[in-house]
Amino acid sequence: MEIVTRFAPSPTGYIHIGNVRSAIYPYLLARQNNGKMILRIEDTDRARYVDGATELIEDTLEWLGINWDEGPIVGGPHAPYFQSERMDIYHDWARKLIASGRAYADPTPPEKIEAYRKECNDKKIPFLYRNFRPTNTPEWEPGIPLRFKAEPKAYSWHDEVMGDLSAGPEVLDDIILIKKDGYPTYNFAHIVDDYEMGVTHLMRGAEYLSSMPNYLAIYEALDIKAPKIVTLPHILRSDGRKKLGKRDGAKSVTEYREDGIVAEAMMNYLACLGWNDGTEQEIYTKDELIEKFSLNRIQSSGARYDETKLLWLNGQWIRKIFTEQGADALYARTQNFWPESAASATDEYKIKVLSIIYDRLKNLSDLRDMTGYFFENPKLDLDMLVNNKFLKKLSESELEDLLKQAIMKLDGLSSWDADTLQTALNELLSATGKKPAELFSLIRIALSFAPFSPALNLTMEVLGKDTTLARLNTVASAL
RNA sequence: GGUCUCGUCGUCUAGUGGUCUAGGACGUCUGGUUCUCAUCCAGAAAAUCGCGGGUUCGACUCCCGCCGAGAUCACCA
Repeated sequence: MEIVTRFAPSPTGYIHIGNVRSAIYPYLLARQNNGKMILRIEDTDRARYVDGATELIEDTLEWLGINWDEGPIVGGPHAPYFQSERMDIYHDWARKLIASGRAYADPTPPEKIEAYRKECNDKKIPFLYRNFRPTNTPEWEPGIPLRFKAEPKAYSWHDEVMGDLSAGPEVLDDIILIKKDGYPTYNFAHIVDDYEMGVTHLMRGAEYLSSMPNYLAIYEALDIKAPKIVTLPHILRSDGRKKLGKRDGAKSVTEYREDGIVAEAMMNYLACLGWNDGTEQEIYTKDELIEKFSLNRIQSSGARYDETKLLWLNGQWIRKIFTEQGADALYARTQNFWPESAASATDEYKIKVLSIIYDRLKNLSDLRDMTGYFFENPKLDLDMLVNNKFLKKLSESELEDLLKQAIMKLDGLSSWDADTLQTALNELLSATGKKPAELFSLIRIALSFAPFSPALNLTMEVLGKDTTLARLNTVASAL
């Protein structure tokens, strides 16, 4: 049987770290089995609808490399894929339930329901609407909410991640199927759609676990088979055991893109938060994830979200992209991350800079702070030079003298490549009798006035002869 | 409060009765690579497997109880 999975977000804003995994896992499962992945937009709550949210969701998925076989943009045999355009379908299914006596129109005003609820809370007994079920119910028509008529009984079911689960009859209740405004609730709509669209694996977050018996009751009343249930454990806040949500400052996935996280690292990190293949592998390409993913190795407990590991993974991926796909490939991803001073620099020059600095990057936006001196003369900071731990033993005149010797040596060079420069630097070392720590620190700081920089010979090669000598001269005369 | 779920190093995890004196990774610390930072390499510290009972020759692994944490109880999804 073909495997069909779906990701069904509601367009109320961006996709955040806490819920993007319910897009990744269905995607991996579908691709692994040559199945189908459906994107369905659950826009039945008109009050929370956010303009542009659908585009944001599509954009996020595309960035991560998650494509869908049916859904917005691409269409498909079960269109439309926006729930707001499927009203007739829900109403048809609702009428079946009315006909079989499993749903009723409920004219009870909200204030009265609230009073029931309060009454129960005061008595400290669980509030179940079925205990207050109205005796005379009108014919259902738009404008009146439609409720499910629950039959209390115990349910047990199998969950691909959590194992065998069960719950008693006390959770079964008359939940709303169709709202007053005619739109279905999630509780009803997702069941109808998953069935109509042939979804075989329903993967969703653990917050739906306690509603399962009610869903099972609806499947039963509708006389349709429930898909396989795959409950994804929560991603937890880094500072506690609570579910990570927008209110806790869960960042949007695209925010990480803007911060310089590469999509491969994001995918890798999220896929491995709560899943592993049992080996000691840490770095996975998307294709490897597709190949190795398995439902029974998804963790049943929640996992803390820890940005440190994401950052490590990102560094690994930046290096992997550079060494496996080349400098151009990595450069293509760095467009928005260069300092302003780099605006007029050529691509060729920036690729050179990237090539000597990429292995220091934890994320792409580090370029902004780490490469300034390649594009403009650094601000003279003699304190930094004089107080350096290797240089403070030397007097200013000694420093000046050393710089002058270096200038003379470098000026006489007929070629300007890394090897030649290293040789010259080594000769300078024996000529002056200084330690590398002293001589190299002096030149490095004089050239960059940065807390760190790539290897000295590489830095000088990229900077070029003129700039190198000019900067050394500036410092020598300032001392 | 009712219902349900979860519980191995700080964090992500391996572990399906003996090979566990509990393995790996991140992070932390130390050392190495002609300066710095990073990479890379080597090494260290770090879990009495939530607690208490049982079953067993033997339990992180099975059973029971407890404790702790979380989720959920909307005309939101």
